[in-house]
Amino acid sequence: MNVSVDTQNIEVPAGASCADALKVALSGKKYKAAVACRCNGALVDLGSPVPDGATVEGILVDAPEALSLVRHSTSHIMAAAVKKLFPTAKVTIGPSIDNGFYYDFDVEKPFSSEDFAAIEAEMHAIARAALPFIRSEMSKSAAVEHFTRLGEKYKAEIISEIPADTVSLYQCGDFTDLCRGPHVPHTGFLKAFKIMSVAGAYWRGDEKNAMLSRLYGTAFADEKALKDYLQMLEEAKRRDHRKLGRELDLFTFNEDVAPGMVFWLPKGMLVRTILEDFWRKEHLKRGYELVQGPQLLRVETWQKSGHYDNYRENMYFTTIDEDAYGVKPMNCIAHMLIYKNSLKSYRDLPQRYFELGVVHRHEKSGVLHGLLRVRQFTQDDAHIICAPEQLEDEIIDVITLVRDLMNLFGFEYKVAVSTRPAKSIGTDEAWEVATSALTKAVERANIPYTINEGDGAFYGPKIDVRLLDCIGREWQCSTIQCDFTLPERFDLTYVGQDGERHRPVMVHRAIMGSLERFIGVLIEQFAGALPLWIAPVQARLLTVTDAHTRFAEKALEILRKAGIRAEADTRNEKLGFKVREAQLAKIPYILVVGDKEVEEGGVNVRLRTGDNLGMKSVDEVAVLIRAACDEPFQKGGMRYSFT
RNA sequence: GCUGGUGUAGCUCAACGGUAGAGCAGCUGAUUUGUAAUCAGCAGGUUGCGGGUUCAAAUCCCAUCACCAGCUCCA
Repeated sequence: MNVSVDTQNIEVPAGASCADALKVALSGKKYKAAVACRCNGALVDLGSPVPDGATVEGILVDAPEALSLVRHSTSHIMAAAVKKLFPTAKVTIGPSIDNGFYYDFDVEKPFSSEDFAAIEAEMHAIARAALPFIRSEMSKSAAVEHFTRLGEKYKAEIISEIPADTVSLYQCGDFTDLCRGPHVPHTGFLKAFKIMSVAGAYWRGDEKNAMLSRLYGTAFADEKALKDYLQMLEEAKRRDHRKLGRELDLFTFNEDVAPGMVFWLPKGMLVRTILEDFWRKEHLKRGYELVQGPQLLRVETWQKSGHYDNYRENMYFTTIDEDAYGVKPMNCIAHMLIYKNSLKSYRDLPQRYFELGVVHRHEKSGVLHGLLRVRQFTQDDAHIICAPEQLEDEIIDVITLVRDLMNLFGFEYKVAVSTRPAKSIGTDEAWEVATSALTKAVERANIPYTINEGDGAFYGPKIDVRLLDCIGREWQCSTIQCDFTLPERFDLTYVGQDGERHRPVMVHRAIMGSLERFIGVLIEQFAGALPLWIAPVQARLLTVTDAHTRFAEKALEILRKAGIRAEADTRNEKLGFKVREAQLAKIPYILVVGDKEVEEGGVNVRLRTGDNLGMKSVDEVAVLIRAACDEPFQKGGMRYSFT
């Protein structure tokens, strides 16, 4: 929570600071919790003078915008600590970033993780001393001279390139750094921080420049928030889909044979197949048609579409009978050619073509990441070719489908509309029509959204959906893009009511995005305990001794006949061992068969949560599992159903 | 692609110039077992690939491929 003061309403002595204004207006306790303030909207130090009649908003230490200030100030004390321990280190820059901060140093020997403890200890000493951050100003030339004299050539270089006449400096103990500020009032506010990692970085990101050593750290308002964050990182490691994919026998990679491409193991392929089946049927129920285009298209086609010019480095090429072919990096060209296969009337629109399209993109070596970033993946891709006046309604349907999918898995999500970028093609009018159709559609669907100025594709505006997993990470999945360029390039037309040829609009859309990535996110979201309806094995029968094998085999047959993916563990092992293995395999229903069960003709039902439902007949269990599969569909808004 | 780190048995890791080793998984046998690990034995390797230094290289150096963390990118 922040507090706001209008200084017109209170007595503030001449030459007072923003802190004074807040002090007058607030109880002392609250005032002490402020780390900085907004004076007439501008973020400044508490110590800065308050102009007459200004509105001052105190930013309290627990406010979200305080976090980047805390981190920025922490990066300063890290620099101070480094200078103390490594006096020859030259300082450069140290901004706050998403999950913390970093600071780049020019040192003879790069830092190693063994240095962290000493640097942190020094930082804690600085924090305990509660040293004030003192702002001062200096003329540009004096500042250049000052830092040059200190041997801080990077600082001098930065300053000499600043357009203003004067620059601001912040002093904290013995350490003075060029900085725009603002900072927290004193280092006592910096209580919870940790150096996370070290990495190399070129000065100004340019490989021709000197190699610097970058220390990454993170900081929070208090110890608890830091601890929560570190715990979240641990949890993320535990849920890593690459680890779980191996442990649960879902998929593998073979780096020697095909880096960045997935080998689906039987269980993983089963999960994929279940998702694909559901998704095709759902699309058919929503008025899409299934199509499929070829994997290779002649290079001339890619030149015509513009992909060859823009994305050649990321495409794969081959030669067949002396003709050059490109492996498809997207599916839209084939879909347009399918549209063009026959003359279309306005009565045929919209055409909605759906394909689980396998595409190849030669992603750079350093960006590959398990299932989340691969070189061959499957898009749940569709192209809607419609009349301009149908655009808004079509987009609403797509957004509804996004919403229903998110609800099905219990994901939260964020929607952003991206507008025209600097490098783009098409008329202003076309951009305006499409952008307004997108924003109107999200508004009509009553979905909150933000605007990403200039972040659209070069051929049209788009809606991006990022889903939030249960530990707060964001994953780009759905994308909805308007395109009026490709219909032009490929001369798509339809005959209107007036008998004239008209130009349709095309919407590219993918809801899961890539099946590979979506499954990767699902694995992490559920920590491997996939929802019952996509779990590769839904139930496993465990026998206590081999006297129960016959009964288990009969029960297995009943379950399989009821459409349940079941298996039986009749190995000569102790029950505890079998239970452990079934638990680790995250099998939803663990069905134990022993003397008592055989006698009464039932199974003992244990869930992967550890709960025990007691004894039930095999038929009862079958009904129970089928109903539980259908449950998310009952409340999720999907049209697909298990019943 | 850039920076840093890492490649040893199917998996997780040890050995860090001097004979490559453990646990789990696998196989064989014993055990007939009641809700998260029964015991014993056996087998498993040109230490990512290619060069070099050395009497001797998993270990040091160079190059290359890949992976991991981050950066940049993601039509």
